[in-house]
Amino acid sequence: MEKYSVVIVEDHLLLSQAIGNIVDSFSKFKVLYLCNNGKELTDKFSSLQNIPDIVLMDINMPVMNGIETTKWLSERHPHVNVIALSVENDDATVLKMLRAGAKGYLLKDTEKTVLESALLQVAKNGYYHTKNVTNLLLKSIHGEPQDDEIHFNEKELTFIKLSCTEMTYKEIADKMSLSPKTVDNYRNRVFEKIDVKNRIGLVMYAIKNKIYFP
Amino acid sequence: MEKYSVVIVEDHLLLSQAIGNIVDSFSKFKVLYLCNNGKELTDKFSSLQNIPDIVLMDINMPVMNGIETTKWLSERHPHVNVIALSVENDDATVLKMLRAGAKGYLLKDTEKTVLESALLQVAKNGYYHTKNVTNLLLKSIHGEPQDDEIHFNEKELTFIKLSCTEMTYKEIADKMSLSPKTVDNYRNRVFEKIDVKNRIGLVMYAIKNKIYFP
DNA sequence: ATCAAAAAGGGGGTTTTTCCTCTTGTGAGA
DNA sequence: TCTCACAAGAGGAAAAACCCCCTTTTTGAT
Repeated sequence: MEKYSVVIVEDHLLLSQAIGNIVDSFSKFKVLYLCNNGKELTDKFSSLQNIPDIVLMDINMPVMNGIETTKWLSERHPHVNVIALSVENDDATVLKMLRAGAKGYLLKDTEKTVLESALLQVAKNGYYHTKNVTNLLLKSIHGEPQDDEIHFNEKELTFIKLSCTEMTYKEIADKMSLSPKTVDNYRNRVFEKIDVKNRIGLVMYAIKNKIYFP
Repeated sequence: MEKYSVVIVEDHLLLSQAIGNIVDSFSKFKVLYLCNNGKELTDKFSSLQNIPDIVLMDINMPVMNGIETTKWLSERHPHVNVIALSVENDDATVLKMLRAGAKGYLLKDTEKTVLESALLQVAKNGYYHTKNVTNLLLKSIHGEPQDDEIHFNEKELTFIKLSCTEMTYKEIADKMSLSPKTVDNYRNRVFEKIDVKNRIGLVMYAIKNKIYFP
């Protein structure tokens, strides 16, 4: 009986090793390798031997986070099933992850037996969802106007990140090689997009939405 | 040969199980039980059979965090060795934990072999410190004016928290029933204390030091 | 090639923030 | 009682942030 191969993407080595141990202890699964972040995973995927059946994906990672990585996977390798493994339990994050193509969503606060059954279900049926997630999906389908889907381009993101530092806008303009007036425009545009009154509001938004990491 | 008993205090069940697995795989250690938070640990300790040789302690936990719990342990059970196990790597947190009585400080981003040698050293010598931590200790002892131990009174804390919102200082003054000019003084005093240039710096400080929760 | 939209830059204004220095009131300790 | 420290408050000015509305340049799609 062939075992399903699993890859773990998680930036804390001890945790990925620990979770790897658990996965290896399951009779139907074996760990193929561990990755520190999404970038490492996409690099690995260039070789066909490195393509697993299932990816256990953390969401908060430096370099390339779980949502981006999941998107990349569902475009390039749709047959690889992604299970999100995270501490975040807010609806917005879960929805983002599911839209990105995750086939399951587990909290780090679950029993290992639950992890095993989730892996089994995903391997067999292609999905695993807890009651909570199912309810969330239903809610998000009919009614409940979608408030997310605000999107920023690269420069806006850079601007937002720099706004979270002690730099003045003039310094930010300098760093971005733009005129201060242009940065003024970025500010106005972004403020309006996310509906905040001042830079403090922007900073809070950036942190809550994981654009900037304090 | 008797094994050393280890207790893991960590609020994410899957992680505590996973780390527990690893610890159980070490020849000289066995897991006694797992706790979700500090409160559970102190409850358990009312029975003598439940007192382990070593506690692996997460820092960020609800209910009773790692620092408080470590303080409690070093007062009531000084013979129990605490090893902090955390994602935080800022000097202030490390120092707080060491002052609370931790005998070692591990990042979750370490090899499991490092965990084993840390456990061994703590069991034998009563302490384990990485180069980084040792340097930090040295630095904190002589010279290097301690930037921690900054302390705020209630009003300052209120001011700081309100500064993390979109309110203007005038509005903050209103809410605190103070004159705007007095709030001005608070700002100047706090800015100087924590050595920041503007309100953004204050906000970041408040978040990093867990004064304000985004 | 053309037209529209998006990005970049700017003028000129008000408000808020930041930084100095200074005065007043108050309460604890010598 | 007399300081002395400290919280509260103020004046004034410069810098930064914020806001509207406008022009030019780039870019993208038809």
